[in-house]
Amino acid sequence: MTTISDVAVHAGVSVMTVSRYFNDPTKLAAATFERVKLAVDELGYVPNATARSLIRGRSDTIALVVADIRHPFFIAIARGVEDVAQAAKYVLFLGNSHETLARERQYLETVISRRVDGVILAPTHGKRHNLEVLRQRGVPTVLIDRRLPDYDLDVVRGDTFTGGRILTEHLLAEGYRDIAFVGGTPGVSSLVDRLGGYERAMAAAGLAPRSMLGRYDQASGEKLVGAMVAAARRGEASLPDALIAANNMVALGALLALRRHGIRVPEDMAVAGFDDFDIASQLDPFLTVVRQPAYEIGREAMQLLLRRFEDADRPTEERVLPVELVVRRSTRRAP
Amino acid sequence: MTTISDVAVHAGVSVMTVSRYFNDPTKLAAATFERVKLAVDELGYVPNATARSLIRGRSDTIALVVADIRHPFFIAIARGVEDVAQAAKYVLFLGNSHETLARERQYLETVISRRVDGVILAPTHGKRHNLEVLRQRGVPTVLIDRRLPDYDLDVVRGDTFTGGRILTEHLLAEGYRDIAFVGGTPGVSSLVDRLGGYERAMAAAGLAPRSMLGRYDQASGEKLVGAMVAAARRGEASLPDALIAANNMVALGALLALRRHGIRVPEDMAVAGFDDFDIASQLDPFLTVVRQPAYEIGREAMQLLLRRFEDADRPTEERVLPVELVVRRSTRRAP
DNA sequence: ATGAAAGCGCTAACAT
DNA sequence: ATGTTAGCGCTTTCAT
Repeated sequence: MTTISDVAVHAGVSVMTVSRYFNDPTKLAAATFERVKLAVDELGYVPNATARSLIRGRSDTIALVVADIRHPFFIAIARGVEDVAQAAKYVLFLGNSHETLARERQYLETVISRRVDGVILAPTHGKRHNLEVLRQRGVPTVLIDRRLPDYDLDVVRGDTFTGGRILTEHLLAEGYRDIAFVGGTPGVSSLVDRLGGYERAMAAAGLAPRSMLGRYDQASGEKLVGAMVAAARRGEASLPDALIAANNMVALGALLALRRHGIRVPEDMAVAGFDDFDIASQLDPFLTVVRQPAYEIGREAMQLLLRRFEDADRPTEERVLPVELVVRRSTRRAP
Repeated sequence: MTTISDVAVHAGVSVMTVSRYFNDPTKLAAATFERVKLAVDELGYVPNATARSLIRGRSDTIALVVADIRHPFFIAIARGVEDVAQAAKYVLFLGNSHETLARERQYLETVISRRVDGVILAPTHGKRHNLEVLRQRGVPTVLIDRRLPDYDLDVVRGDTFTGGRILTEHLLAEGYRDIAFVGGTPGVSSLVDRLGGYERAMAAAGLAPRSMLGRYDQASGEKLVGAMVAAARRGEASLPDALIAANNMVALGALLALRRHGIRVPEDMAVAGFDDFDIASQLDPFLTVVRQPAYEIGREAMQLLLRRFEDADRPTEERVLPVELVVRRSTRRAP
């Protein structure tokens, strides 16, 4: 591989001159500049960023760690992060924690060893979470989608407490009374919040909440709703008249399970969820949702990280972006 | 930041002993191993992969460059690549060329300078494409989705020529005769192939093909179909009775444009596309498509790259994965 | 089983 | 405006 000294020899200058060609060309005489340029082009030289970052102590690289790469919500966030990162000349490592502490930790150690300048993380829930690793190494970190107690970090997330509340209030206003909450990973702050908003609204209406938690994915939605229907058919419990799914993947699973059991939406049961479907909702606007500005969450997270690079001591910020209720057919009784 | 010599001092050994602790622990005496382990834990030491890769000449890092990160097809590919990469202990850089040669080139140079061990690329079309940069530096490269003439590289792609043919044959069998092809970036091999399959089938049926090309995205589908309808309304051209969209984003745009103009699908016009929708098709299986195994394309691409790391001289492979026709309501005349 | 010396490719700091 | 020296944190090679 061509190195800086190959170029220096080829151009008949010192390595520092070649280094300056890339880092501060204005310091070179016009003639020298041209000679170096020629040598660089002829040899097809690309500087070794590895060597540069070893000495500079920074890599112009950041890592994005999401919980589930299949989830449209995180994909939109990734787009937001990537757009801002690319504009600021940062390259992006993308990793998937699969909502698992062990995987998350392994991934974080990998990117720390690669000396990323910062991390944007949707933290997995658990007793001993992995933030300690990042804090100990002093890696600038921005949390997305999820708060974490005990860590004074920048956070960007949607206001899903309000989301849970207004979604429930909408269902109440439509006349639903037995409203159940389904899916989501217990303990994760985004779930705690939206569940909390739901419970608050139910309490305000003098109604009892009921929830079935699990995970944040489609399979969980299918399983929980399938079990719920089976229990009702055995006469063990009543079927609710409305369902709030913890996110859109859970909503999808729930809708499929209900369809399989011949329960019509919204005629027999209303269904609502969190996060919108980008394509399905354009093709057939059916599901009522609380929409979070996912792309914006990604953008703001990266912007916050850049700002922290500039000033490590600035006070941390928690940006809670507003959500939006989008009412569609799935929660409307009358046609 | 803690370095290897900090650990060495703390443990009372040489730096080489600490290095061996990480790279070949069997060479250490049990007692020495424990002392190093203690020092590593106490100091929270994580080896600097940057320094290691400088000397080793490899980084255990690969780059995935896709044309459009909004496209579900590329997202599924990314998942496949990531799953195999993670299992093989590689970290993934993710980049977006926006179907632009300049962006692609800039991104490739960035990751080359970071000394990625390999690149998986959906190459942007253009006269002077950027593969030369990779070849000159000897970076192992696997192409996805798109062939490139003049470059003897591993390729993994779907058999979209056959896809174009069977999709057209399906429409012909349903009785459609005036079938138009819409969208897609001219010159890109995936488009050339699916358009070729369409034209072959039309010719075999003794029918004239008609196509309107543009880009591979939703906006292009909307614009082209909007213009087509406007021209028909001005009496400048007839409306086709069936439409083949170059991919699913184009199909989405086409469907929205048709809806806006009050043209019903499939009653007034049939619509079919390439690539399936993951969520929309589960919620409401409407659009007839040729489905490509996107996740598998990603997996195989990464596997091919790993194999090339092991043996740089093995002959290149072109893996053409079979596609599948999924017939749904959008191309069925009778209810 | 452990260590000392050299150097990967580059840049910061100091010459000239 | 250009060059020299030292060293970033690690591993390779060659001792012991």
